[in-house]
Amino acid sequence: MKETCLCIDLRTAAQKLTQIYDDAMASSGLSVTQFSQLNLIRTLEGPTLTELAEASQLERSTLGRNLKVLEKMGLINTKAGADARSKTIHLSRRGLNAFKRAVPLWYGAQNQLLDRLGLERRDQLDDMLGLLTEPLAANQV
Amino acid sequence: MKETCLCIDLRTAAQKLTQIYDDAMASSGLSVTQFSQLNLIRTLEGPTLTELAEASQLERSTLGRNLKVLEKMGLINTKAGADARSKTIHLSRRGLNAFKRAVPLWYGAQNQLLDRLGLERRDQLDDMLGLLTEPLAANQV
DNA sequence: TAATTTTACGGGTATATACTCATAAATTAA
DNA sequence: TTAATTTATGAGTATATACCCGTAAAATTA
Repeated sequence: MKETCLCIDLRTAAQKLTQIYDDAMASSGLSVTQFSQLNLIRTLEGPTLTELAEASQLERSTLGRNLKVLEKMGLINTKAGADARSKTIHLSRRGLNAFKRAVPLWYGAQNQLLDRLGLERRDQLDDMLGLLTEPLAANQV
Repeated sequence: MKETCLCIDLRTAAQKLTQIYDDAMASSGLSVTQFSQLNLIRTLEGPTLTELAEASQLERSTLGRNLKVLEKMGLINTKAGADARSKTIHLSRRGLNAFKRAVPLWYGAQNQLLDRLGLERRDQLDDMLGLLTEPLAANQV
């Protein structure tokens, strides 16, 4: 019986997978993290920081720091939002170009991995990740 | 057809799972990361930093930083190794106690999740993580 | 309207992670 | 034996992440 920690196993796999995607996408100048963030910004069409944080399931403060990097790279910019408190986030022209450059590289990695898994297992993986990430019952320890 | 990034999906799940374990283990004072590192140090019986880094599949420099935190917490200590360059890493009494306190909490979380999955899916998950983390074929993009 | 609460963001601090470079020690080669 | 290489660690720098707190603006309530 396997006794390794599900959490650590999953985390280690995620890190390796990140490396695989990053390698595949290196020539675009974007990491898979940045690629995904740019993609979300693009599809949400000018989200606020809070909206983007919810969509990416990250803490607001985390996302804020990530975005600073993208802003420093000139890939995104921000505009005043409807609210004086909020601001909206947008791809710059340069960000959009970088994103477009990266798309085929991302597909290359993603499709190769999907081929390995096959459709059935891809669905199973999804189910399992769903099962694993539901909160624990409190008094069942 | 699902178009989400396998890498991001896996990473997000790993983060949520980390939170779940950390919550379950909170009363022990250890995070699941620390728990696993203490466990490795214990089972490897005084590894060097490099040995421990290999076993945990982390960068040496990363592990070195992680260990500093554990050392500051008084959970581990280091001794001069066989080599004047290297040092070996050991659980302190306090570290062992913390580890023992955490064991049932870890099992509580782990077993609850294993129950959800069942044995068959647990094996499938393992297979899939293996498939996903093998390097990509270079010219297949 | 004035006071309170909620919302949006940013900064401080901290862990986890990796890459690169520096240094010192050990090993190998000349 | 001296020089070159490899090995072990650590420090600098950087991204990714989260928690907590502060501040300002908006919304709600009294």
